Formats: sequence, C-alpha cells, structure tokens
Amino acid sequence: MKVTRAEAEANRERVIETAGRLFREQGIDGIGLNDLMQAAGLTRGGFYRQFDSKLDLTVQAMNRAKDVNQTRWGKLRYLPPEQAREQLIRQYLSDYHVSNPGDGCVLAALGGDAVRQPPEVRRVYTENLLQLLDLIGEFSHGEAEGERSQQAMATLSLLVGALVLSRAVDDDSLSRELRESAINALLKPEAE
Amino acid sequence: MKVTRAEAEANRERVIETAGRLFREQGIDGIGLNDLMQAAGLTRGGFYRQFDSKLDLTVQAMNRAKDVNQTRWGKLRYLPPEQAREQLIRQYLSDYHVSNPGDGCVLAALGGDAVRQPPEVRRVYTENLLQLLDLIGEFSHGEAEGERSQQAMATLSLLVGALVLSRAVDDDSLSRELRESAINALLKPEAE
DNA sequence: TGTACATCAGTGAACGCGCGTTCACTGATGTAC
DNA sequence: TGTACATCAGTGAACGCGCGTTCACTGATGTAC
Repeated sequence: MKVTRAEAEANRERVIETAGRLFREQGIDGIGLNDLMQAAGLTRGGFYRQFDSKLDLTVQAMNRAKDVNQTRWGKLRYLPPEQAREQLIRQYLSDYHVSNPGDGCVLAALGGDAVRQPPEVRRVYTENLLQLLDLIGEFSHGEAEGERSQQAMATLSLLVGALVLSRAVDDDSLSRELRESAINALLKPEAE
Repeated sequence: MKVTRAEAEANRERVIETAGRLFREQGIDGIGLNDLMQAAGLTRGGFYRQFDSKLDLTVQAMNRAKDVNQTRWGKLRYLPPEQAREQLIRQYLSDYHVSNPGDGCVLAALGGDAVRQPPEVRRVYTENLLQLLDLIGEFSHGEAEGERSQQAMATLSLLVGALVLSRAVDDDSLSRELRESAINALLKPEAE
C-alpha cells in the first residue's frame, strides 16, 4: 500500500489536475471527493493525507489551472500583438473551448460558482482575472494606459460572456452565432 | 391545517417567487427544498402537493423570473430607442443589479449552473436569452436586420460577462471598473 | 552492504448531516342534500 | 339557510443516498545501525 515518495508526489499532482478538470466541468459543489479520488485512480481515504480539506484542494486546483492557462496564452506573446490578440479571441471562442470547459478558462467555467464560494476561492478567481486582463492589455492598441486597460476589460467581459452563454444555450447554431458576433465585434470594431 | 383555495394558490405563488429568488442567489443546487419552503413560510412536506419535483419548480421559477424581467425591461419601450438602450445598459450594470442577483437577470445568475442542468432548464434559459436579445435588438441602430441581430448578441454577451465577473471578483473597485469599461464600450463605440 | 524497524501513503469502513422524496395523519374548507 | 361529510393543503417524521471528514489498519519504503 505504501508507495515511493516520487509516486506519492505524482499521485498528489494527478489529484490536483483531475480536480481542476472536474471542478470546471461539473462545478465545485457538483463533484464529490469520492468520485474525484476515483477519477484520479485512488480511494477516498487517502485524500486527507495530502490535503487539509476540499477547500484546500479547490484553491490549489484553481491556482494550477490558472498557471496552465497563463502558460498556454503566454505563448501568443511570440506573435505580433495584433495577431496575438486575434488568436486569443478566436481560440477563446472556439468550438473546442465551448465543448471542453475542463481544459479551459476558469473565469467562464466557475463564474457562477465563484460568487458563492469562500474568500480564498474568490481571491484565486480574481488573480486569474487580473492575469488574463494583463495579457489582453499587452495585445491591445489603445494609446493611453487607462484607455488600453478599459479596452482590455471590455474585451475580457465580452469573451467570458459569449463563452458562458454559448455553453448554456441548448441550440448549437445559436451558440455559434453568439460567438461569431463577439468575434466580429472585437475584430472589426468599426462595424459596430 | 387546511387553507382556502385562494390561500393555497397564494402559497403556491409565494413558493415559486421565493424559489426564483433563492435559486438566483444561491444556485439551483445550492438551496434545498426544506430551507426553500421555510423561507416561503411553509414546511417541507407540503411541497409535493403543489409541485411534481424540484425540477418542476425550477422550470416554473425560471419562467416566472423571465416574465418578471421581460415586463420590467419592456417598460423601456416607452422611451426613444437610443435612450432605452442606454437605460438598459446602465441598469443592467448598476450597483443594485450586482448586489441583488435574486431580483435580477437569470442569464447572469444561472449562467454557470445552466450547462449542468437537465434539458428543460436549458430550454427556459435559452428562451430567456432570446427574449432579451429581441428587446436589445429593438433598441439597436444597425441598418440591416442581420447586422442589428449581431450587434444585439455582442451587446448581450458583454452585459452578461461584465455582470458575472463583477459579482465574482473580491475587489469592489475592480468590480466597478469592469462595469464602467463595459458601459463605455457600449455607449461610446467610437472610443474603441 | 545487510538487517531491524519506524514511517506514512493509501485502504475501506464508519461518522453525522442535509439532500430530494414519501407517507400517514390532521382538520378547516367546500360541497351535497 | 343548516347540517353531515368528503376533500385535500399542509404537517412532521421517516426513507435511502451521497456528501465531507475521521479513523484504525496495512505493508512497502526509507532510515538507522
């Protein structure tokens, strides 16, 4: 039953990653620790050897998801800003992102949950938001600092809103139209 | 214990309204029928004399909330379209709406929940979205029909996204900035 | 390097609790005459 | 209009179930000598 230190650490990591995926897919209160541990290939009892509580795991899992996304989006920095911005928008509103909340943005997946969660969770959520805001700001073309920041906020709100609505709606073509409208508004602002 | 037909009907209405408020405040899975009935001034047992199941109540409560909001926003029709649009945007992103999800838009309050709910719930959610989309479309100033519809979708996504993020964030001034940015983007599009 | 033993990651049963739902019961309302 | 009785909205205890968490136990790992 005992396992090498390296294996134990790997198990711990797997639980964190599995939790991040399942929380985003089913909501924080929507998945139980038993099912979660089983999905990670372990049994329920071992949980408290690695984590203080479900809240502790939640915070760690959200932090992990935040870092993963930061790394992923950060790669767009190698593109010219204008292209980076377009790529971010198109990927954020892609079919893949709609169908795979477990591998996507925490802001959209847990937006509804966050309000009702303890302060620690809202903290990570807010940090995630600020991080993504900074990145979008880097890709923006406003002249003044304040204007760029405002534009980044509106862009983020539109991205998150369009993704949330796209996922919630029970009609695939409506889901697509919502995202295409957002893409057009963001990439062809003169059309607005 | 028995109550007049009129009283019974009033109780039923009160349960539906209380449910609509509590579901939006705490999430559909976040409030139990016992607490819900108590909040409506009744005991748990009587629930099934009036409703088939929690799902049945959920659908009725969401429909009710949709109608209430439709009536509320519909009053803006008495204003000239340009003013109506501005009023809708400012009220949607007001402090009151942020602090009172129980009395506000279902799309923002249950956006995260809807994805994980049964088809009946997603149906009502979608109907609510289409209704609000129509209203926004009426107030829009695009020339062609398709263009107006696209603009309405982007407007709705931005409104919902900004409200969801505003509520989730743990920093009041950030919450306000997010909404002000959205208002500016929607009312002064040339600034984008 | 080889042996003896303490550590501790993981197991699985059990805890109290709140959930959605069921049920036997109550007693004022509303109806039949 | 007055009386006898069936209806049924509401009560409160109970159901099985899954939740987060605790605990005694196991046995291979890692350490002390």
